[in-house]
Amino acid sequence: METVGQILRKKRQTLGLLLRQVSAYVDIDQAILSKIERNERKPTKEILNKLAEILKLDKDELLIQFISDKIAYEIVDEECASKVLKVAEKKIKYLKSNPIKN
Amino acid sequence: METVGQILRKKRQTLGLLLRQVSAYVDIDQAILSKIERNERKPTKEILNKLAEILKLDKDELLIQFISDKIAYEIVDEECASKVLKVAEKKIKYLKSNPIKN
DNA sequence: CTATATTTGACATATACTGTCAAGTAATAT
DNA sequence: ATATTACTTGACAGTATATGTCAAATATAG
Repeated sequence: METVGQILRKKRQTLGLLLRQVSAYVDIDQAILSKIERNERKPTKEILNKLAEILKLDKDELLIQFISDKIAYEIVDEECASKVLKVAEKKIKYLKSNPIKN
Repeated sequence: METVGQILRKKRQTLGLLLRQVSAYVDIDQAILSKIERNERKPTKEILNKLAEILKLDKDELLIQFISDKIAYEIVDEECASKVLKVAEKKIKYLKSNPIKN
């Protein structure tokens, strides 16, 4: 079970790339990339897609990891975390079948 | 399938209470309560607890609805929503069994 | 020690959140 | 029609959080 940051760092090192190189490609400060890899900052979706490109990672899979990280972090401290997910799933199904809001 | 706002409004009306009365009890502007009931604003947890009190709703259940609303709203537009929830669940289990972060 | 890679923190800016208020609408009663 | 009541809306200010830039500090390797 890895975080997005761990996935990114591991793959970057496997490819033998430096923070400097990857951050230049993605067009962000390397300080930010360093923080993203240590889960201190969250990438935007645009940055995430570019990272997937240069690191040859599956974009959809990375996005899933990213969003699930965010959700896990949000509710891990709630006792009711797993019930929350179940209810959220029902709500999403409902919202998708009834696109009209409110 | 109801949103937190719908739950709150419905119960308030069932009890025959006015926005003015409930908002006074909770100590917020009635404009905010109006917006909360229409899901235009999100209550803080403190407000949510006080609302549960005066409206005689189950606090835990209301919290679950609240958090799941937030999550559902966050990811409803993602195609991969249901996979995200599955991954999030695994991550949460992992995090709970391994309290040391990173 | 030197050079290179990474990390850290201060800072500025931008974006989003929160509450206050007054004016607006809608429905009903007089 | 006007007045009253309940609710809604939008502008605003203050605060908090997010985001990017930069330079200095700390590893890590040669």
